[in-house]
Amino acid sequence: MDAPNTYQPGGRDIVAMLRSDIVSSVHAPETRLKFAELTKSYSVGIGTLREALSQLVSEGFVTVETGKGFKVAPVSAEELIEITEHFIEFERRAVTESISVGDDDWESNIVATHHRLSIIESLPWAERMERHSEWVERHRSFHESLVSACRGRWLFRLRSIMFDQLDRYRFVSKNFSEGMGRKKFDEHRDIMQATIDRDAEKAARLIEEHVRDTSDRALAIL
Amino acid sequence: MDAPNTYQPGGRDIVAMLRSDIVSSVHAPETRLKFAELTKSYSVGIGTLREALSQLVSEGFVTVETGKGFKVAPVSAEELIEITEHFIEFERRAVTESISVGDDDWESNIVATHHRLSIIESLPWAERMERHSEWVERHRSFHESLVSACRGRWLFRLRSIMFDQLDRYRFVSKNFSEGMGRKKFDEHRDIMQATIDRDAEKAARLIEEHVRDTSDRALAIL
DNA sequence: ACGCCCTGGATATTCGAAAATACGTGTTCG
DNA sequence: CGAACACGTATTTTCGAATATCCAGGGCGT
Repeated sequence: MDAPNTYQPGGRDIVAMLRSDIVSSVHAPETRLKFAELTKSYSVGIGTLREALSQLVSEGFVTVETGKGFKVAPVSAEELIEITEHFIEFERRAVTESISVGDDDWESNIVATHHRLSIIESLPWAERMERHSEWVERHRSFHESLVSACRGRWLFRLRSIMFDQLDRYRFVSKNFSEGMGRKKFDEHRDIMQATIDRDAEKAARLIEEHVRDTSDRALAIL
Repeated sequence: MDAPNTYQPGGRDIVAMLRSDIVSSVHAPETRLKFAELTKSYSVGIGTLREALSQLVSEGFVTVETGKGFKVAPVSAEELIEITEHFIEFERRAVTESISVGDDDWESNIVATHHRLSIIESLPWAERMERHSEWVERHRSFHESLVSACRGRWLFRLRSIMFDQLDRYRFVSKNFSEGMGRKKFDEHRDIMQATIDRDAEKAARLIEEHVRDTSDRALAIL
């Protein structure tokens, strides 16, 4: 009877919205996150909002000082460098593990998520930028599918934390990557190919180059 | 005029209490955490409690299923093994980094925290067990002081997450370690010595052995 | 007997009013 | 004139009532 309500669960996606808005600098680094404003813009109660902010503190997107409230966590070149190194190490290990134990479902899921990603990446630049938030989501899904078979749940978890952090910095270079569309498209295709070929070493190397390249570009801008 | 109020900050220590009670199995793994009970035992409002629980979800101590509420995260031998490996790797790197850049304050802080720890570890077994929660705190402080000079804030952070997780498993072996008091005392002394001697390789090796030994004992019990 | 719906009680989730705290401004006193 | 204090406003933090949700058990129809 009812329309397919997209946000049917509890209020758990407030966290996602907030995180997404921090990543895309709707809330700039260091700015205070005042309840009065946020409750209005997200149409959510104070308590719910506070709960969401608290989670983001644990994830490292937000800082909190008792009595003074919440702030968007700062960004810095140093942090980007560190996060990049951690992420590369986690992702290398996770993809290697995944390749050695992944089954057919894992493999075909990679093809699927890659296809979804490539659809957007094949678009003309202007059109692609319009759908940037969709790209972010599909890009995340693709990389996640690569490592989703890995046994270590904490490895997967730590890797995901680092990936989300990198998203903040990826956003910085978004507006400076006009000519890069084709290159990224190729890189993703090659990563997928090496992975389903079960060439762990190659896949790990390509991922490392891919990530390091993106980070370097962001670093140049900061 | 007023007495030295121990819990002067906001309500941020509820998280610490809850975490401590999960670590020490006051709330057993897999058990549901009902608001009605917890609000009474911790004398805190529903909202505040919910916020605390949410944070612990991000830290991995608690799981949540929308509509069904919160549960204490499960424990398993597999997870212990994985956490141990991650922690050892983080701690090795962090202590190495700390040794190469630590200043005099860092060094003397290690001596201080080690002394605080050794006071409890020198106690007769029965007496030491009575002050177990104090031991946990001092043990944490000691290990933290070893790596507190390390530059990488995320390395430090990730290491701390793993350390807290290990606490859960350390508790398991608590009641089976009667003869071990002396050994741990010695190990901590040797770790401290190697660290302030700036012997990075030795310190890292001793820490690894120390951690692995403790985890193996816990593993034997599970 | 078996499955299905419906109902009642227990529980989780949301929300905003009320209390506590921090902060800026103006005022007083040395 | 400057520092310290006091007050008012802005903001955070806490709390429990109100609402939504889930689950078990009983009744009904097949």
